[in-house]
Amino acid sequence: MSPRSRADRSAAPTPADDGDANPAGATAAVRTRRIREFARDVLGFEAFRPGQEAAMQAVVAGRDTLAVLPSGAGKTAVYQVAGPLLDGPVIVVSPLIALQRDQVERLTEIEDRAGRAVQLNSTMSAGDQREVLEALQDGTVRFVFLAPEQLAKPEVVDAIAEGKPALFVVDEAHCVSAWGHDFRPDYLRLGGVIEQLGHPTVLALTATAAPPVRAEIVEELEMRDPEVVVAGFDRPEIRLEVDHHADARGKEQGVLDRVLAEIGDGRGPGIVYSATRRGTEEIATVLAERGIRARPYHAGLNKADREDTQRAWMEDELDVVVATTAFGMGIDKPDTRFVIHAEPADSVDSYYQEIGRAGRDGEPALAVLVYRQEDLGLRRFFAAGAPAEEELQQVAGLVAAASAAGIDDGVDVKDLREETGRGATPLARDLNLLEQVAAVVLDEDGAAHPVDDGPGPAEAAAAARELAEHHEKVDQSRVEMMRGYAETTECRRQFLLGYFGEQLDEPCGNCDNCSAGTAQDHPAADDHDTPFPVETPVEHTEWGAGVVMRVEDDRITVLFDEVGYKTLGLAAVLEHDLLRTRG
DNA sequence: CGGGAAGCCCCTAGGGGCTTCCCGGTGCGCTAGT
Repeated sequence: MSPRSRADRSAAPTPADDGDANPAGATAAVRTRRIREFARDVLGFEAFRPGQEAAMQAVVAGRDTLAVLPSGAGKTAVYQVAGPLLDGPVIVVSPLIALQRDQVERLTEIEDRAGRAVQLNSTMSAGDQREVLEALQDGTVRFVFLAPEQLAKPEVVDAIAEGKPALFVVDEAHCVSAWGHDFRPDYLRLGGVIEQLGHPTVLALTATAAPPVRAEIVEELEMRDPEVVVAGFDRPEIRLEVDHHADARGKEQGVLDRVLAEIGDGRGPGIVYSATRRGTEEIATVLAERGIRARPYHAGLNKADREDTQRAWMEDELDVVVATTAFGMGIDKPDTRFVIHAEPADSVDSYYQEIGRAGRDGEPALAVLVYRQEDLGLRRFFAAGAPAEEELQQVAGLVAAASAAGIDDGVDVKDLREETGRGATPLARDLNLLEQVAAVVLDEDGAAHPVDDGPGPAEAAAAARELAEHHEKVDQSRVEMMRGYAETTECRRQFLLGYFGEQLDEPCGNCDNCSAGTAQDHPAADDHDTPFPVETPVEHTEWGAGVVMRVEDDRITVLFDEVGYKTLGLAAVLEHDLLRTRG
């Protein structure tokens, strides 16, 4: 430990003190030199990975930046390098407390050069939390890691504003889109927080984001003229396969056979993803009976068990973790050799995120989807979350009634639970929808008030329902794209990369469809031959504006603003003149 | 949407087959009670 006392740990050492005090005003050449020096001297970088330096350049120049970079060390380096080169503290919004802890530990190792890093969350004592806020205000801290929920507290936002942050980082930024609408609504309020802070430079980081997710991140965070850096999407070392099964038993056996084959041949460790907690327990039990070192992992297990499983996984004590989606974010085990899905993910976005945890060391890895069409049912159920109009009207009515009765404190979720008998999560979602249609406003304590001159309960409920239906349509269309991946006979990698807006000219040669020869039966549609090439903005007679995402021999897939992904037969489109090119 | 458990009837006594009902994922922060 350093003998220095906290008081002398003055503010974050600022390499920029060597002359040009304003990094954003420095020339590009000066910025490049500083970035390279810092990356080499402090982080020991010999070279940058694709996209890293471009993202650092943009941030240091003061541009809002969305960086879609592969997982691992790549993303965090962007703010580790750019942050200390800026004149002010760096706020990092991170979805999990465990993730915040890891990143603070990493930064603490280079504290002398990067500045002091702290976290702020509810596991800390009130005194420690207060100390962090004071440190922010007096400028003795360089990095603060917190969850978006912390930013719902005005005293936290005020303290941060007083510290004059130079950079506002949203790590795992796809959470804005994936979680903001229902599960963790504070993700949707970050745009407002950024404005309250005077709009410091915004850096959004994620490993996986299809074009519509990117657009949503930019919009929700209210990013201004953002630099979008996308790099390293293809993971050619991961072999892609899908096993088809007609009945549930056969599928269960198929999962076991796959795991036993991989582990038996020494190709481990690996992750098995299941859609339900029960599924993870059952598969782990059967695997353990076969002598595999397997453990389940899901959010219903107690904290100590989860932490121990994660530790055992990292320390090579396990062959397999059988997990729900709870497992993965922030868990970086580069020698993970396979990811096997016992059920399809809720979207191609999630699927790619999950299989991307294999083969990060660059060695060959395997991603198998063990697929039954019926298993999409659960995903459709989760996607079908739009609340009924009557439910929304009831909630809006209760908020309005409390205000009319002169209750100035507003109505909080607890009151609503008592009155409606519904759960906290759906109620939070209802309030969030009503807030988005400007019917309800939430105060600093999370209590709801009607908006002055806002719509009445009936009108608000109708508008909120419409908004929810829009999300639902888009989510359902994402499930359909997952089905498309499972059922395609084309090159799977071409499908995946196309989904993320990147074209792979030739079949990859490392997926089951390439091996079976079916991928070669679909010659890539030549752009010159098709009336609607990829990325063409189009207008549909019924579904409105969209963009062509994917072109096959006889059909095209379009992403529509209002209804999400739709696959259209080209013959019908041409015959009935359904699509027109926009602009 | 689909699966599994519970409950029902059936015809004739213990198990098969049907319907009905319920449940399913992700984490923050906070509070109450050990």
